[in-house]
Amino acid sequence: MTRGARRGGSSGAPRSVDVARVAGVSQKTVSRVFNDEPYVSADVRRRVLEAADELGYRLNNAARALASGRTRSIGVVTLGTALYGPASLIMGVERAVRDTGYALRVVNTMEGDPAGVAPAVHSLLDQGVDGIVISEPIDDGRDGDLAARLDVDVPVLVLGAPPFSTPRSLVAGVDADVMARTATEYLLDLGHVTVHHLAGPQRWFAARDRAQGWRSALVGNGRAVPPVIEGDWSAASGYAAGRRLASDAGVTAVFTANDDMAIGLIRALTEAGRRVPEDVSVVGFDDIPVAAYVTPPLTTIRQPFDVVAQEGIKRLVHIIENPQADPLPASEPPVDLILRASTGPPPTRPPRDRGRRIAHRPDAGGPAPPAQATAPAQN
Amino acid sequence: MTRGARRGGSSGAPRSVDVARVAGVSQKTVSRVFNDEPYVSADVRRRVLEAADELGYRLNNAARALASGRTRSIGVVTLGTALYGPASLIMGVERAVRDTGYALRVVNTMEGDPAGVAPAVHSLLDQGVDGIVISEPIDDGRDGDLAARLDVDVPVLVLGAPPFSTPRSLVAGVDADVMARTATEYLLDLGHVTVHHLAGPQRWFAARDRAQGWRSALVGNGRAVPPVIEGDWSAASGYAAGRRLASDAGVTAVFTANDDMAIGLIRALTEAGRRVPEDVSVVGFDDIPVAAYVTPPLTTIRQPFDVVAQEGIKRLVHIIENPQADPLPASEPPVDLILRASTGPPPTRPPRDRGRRIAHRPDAGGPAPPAQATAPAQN
DNA sequence: ATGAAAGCGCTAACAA
DNA sequence: TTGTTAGCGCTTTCAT
Repeated sequence: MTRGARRGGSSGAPRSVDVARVAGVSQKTVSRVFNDEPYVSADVRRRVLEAADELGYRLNNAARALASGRTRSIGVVTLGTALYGPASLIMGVERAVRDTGYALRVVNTMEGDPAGVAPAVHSLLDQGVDGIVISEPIDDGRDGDLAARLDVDVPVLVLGAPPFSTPRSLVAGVDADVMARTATEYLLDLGHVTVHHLAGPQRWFAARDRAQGWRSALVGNGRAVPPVIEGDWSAASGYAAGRRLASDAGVTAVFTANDDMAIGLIRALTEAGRRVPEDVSVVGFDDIPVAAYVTPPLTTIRQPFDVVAQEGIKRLVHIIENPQADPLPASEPPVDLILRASTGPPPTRPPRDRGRRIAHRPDAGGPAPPAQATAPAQN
Repeated sequence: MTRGARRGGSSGAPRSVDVARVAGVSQKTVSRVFNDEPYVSADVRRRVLEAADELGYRLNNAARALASGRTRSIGVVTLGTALYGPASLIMGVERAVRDTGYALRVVNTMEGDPAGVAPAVHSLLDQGVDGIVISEPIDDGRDGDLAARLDVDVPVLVLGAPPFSTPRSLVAGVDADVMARTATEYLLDLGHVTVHHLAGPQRWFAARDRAQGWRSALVGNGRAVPPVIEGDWSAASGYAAGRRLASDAGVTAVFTANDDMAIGLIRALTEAGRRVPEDVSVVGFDDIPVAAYVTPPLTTIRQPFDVVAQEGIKRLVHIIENPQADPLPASEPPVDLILRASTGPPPTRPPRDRGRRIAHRPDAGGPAPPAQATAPAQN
């Protein structure tokens, strides 16, 4: 057809002036149409759209960004691991960002990079993002507030980390304290005298928070606080911890900071002749896809990654687009304790019911496929 | 210090002219320094860098992209699932892309979107990427070659998919055929008369290819080809399949298209009274982190996601930067069969050694933590 | 409701 | 080895 419409000098792709010419309007009007600006008559809009379609026009984002100073993109800093939790969070972020119409740029901090997130953040800033998401930051061991050191001039959303003090920065995520307390108190309610904790690497804020929640649950209930065992999230480290714990007859309940470690732990306990849950109860964390199918099916804590991501992104975009307005309030996403078969009363004394709301279902999650009794967390 | 150096009109950020002024050179020289172009004296370079540092200058990528027509960024289309395989591949891609100095933009195809990857690819094109990675595409059921329909004008790398015919498009990944044959023939070598297959959803090319490899291994060895059972990658679907298979006494060996399904399958078999591996052998796929710690530890196929990603990206970047040159050759990444305890000879007849190179180690992977005997695939 | 002109900050030729 | 001059394709003002 009218394809020949004088394509620009070099690159050959049609530009908005080309569309304008075909549609018989000014270039600015084309711009208006593509930005959904007001004051464009229906007729003109239609003609512009037709012309654009005919030419195969697509807006040049580099030019748009240069002229407007905004990129309509959000950068996310990840850890670059395929661990279920972080990976799920990232997937949630992708989806949420897409829904907002922003583009997503991703960088990962080199694993174990002593420099921490700073270089990653700066590389995003160089790319010109309108906002930044930091997913599951780990402590880089430096002094001073992370935010302060970063010196960012765009809003920042931190997922799964402790408060972060900067104007225009947000934190989203489920309160780790609540989750860890839910797990710990559930075990206490089953009658266990105390609960051991197999923690994640303490450089991770998420791991630290879970340990803290466990600790305060014990303290709050007047129980002894056993020493924390630190793993590295891997099943192998859970296995190693299990070998150590197996020899301690005082261990009847373990709250584990993720499911992979719980599975390794259970294997070690089982091999050592300590049955789960008859001798030792184990609560995991994450509810990984296979958790219901391992032996025994794993009682675990599940957090709604998608909700967390979606809510966080919504608040971030709100700040980006309404810098002056008050930030949107954060909601408290639901936490689920998924009851399955890796937990039960302690071997010696019978469970004493302290009248709490989470009942143990001895047969829960046994064989049936999704078998997931759900108890909402107390908030 | 000299901070006051007249910041540009509106946005406040220093521009290259500001740096030029402070350094006492022309703006173009600043550009040269930041692009590592030749013909800049060491002294000038130093002065420019100092000035830039002093002003806190950072190159504006939108302007650069607009002027150069290149964005130095690569877009990746993902499935948006946290499945271990796809997630691992993405992490590998992130790392590989970072190493090349390119930025990464991510979009995911809406899960189960009938429109397939096309809209995702176009959204990347709109953002102006220099190359595209499509990770684990699934068949959208349309006629014609995917690449042809997409009508892309940048190089495309497809990870884990079938050949793809477009000039400037590449495929990377381990030959699924080799992997599936390795698993299947290993089971035949143990003495099993035939091998059943629990496949992934057949819309996925990866699932299809694995099924095909299994099939041709059976045919090539003159064995009966049992009907394929199709799962959806989930442990739940593996469990469902296991219930069906358990009642069939002819089933002594199952090759499963991923570990999650294998774990579900094993649970169902065990519950039905069929022991693994004594009655039924199971080989998984992926070697997920907990595979060595479930009961029994899972014999499985592992592919080197990081190598695949790295190699693919290297080839993609090569095409981007040397459009005329011949594409880099693809190498064949190593495939490992990880021998653990979910496989053994069939219950009735003794294993007959057909003189192949993979020996069964009855005690492999039992208790010890990483216990992973590795047998390289035949290539 | 529409248009004209003026940049956004950089790279790309081409000089010098 | 360095500088000059034009744009890249869009969004902004400000007119109309």
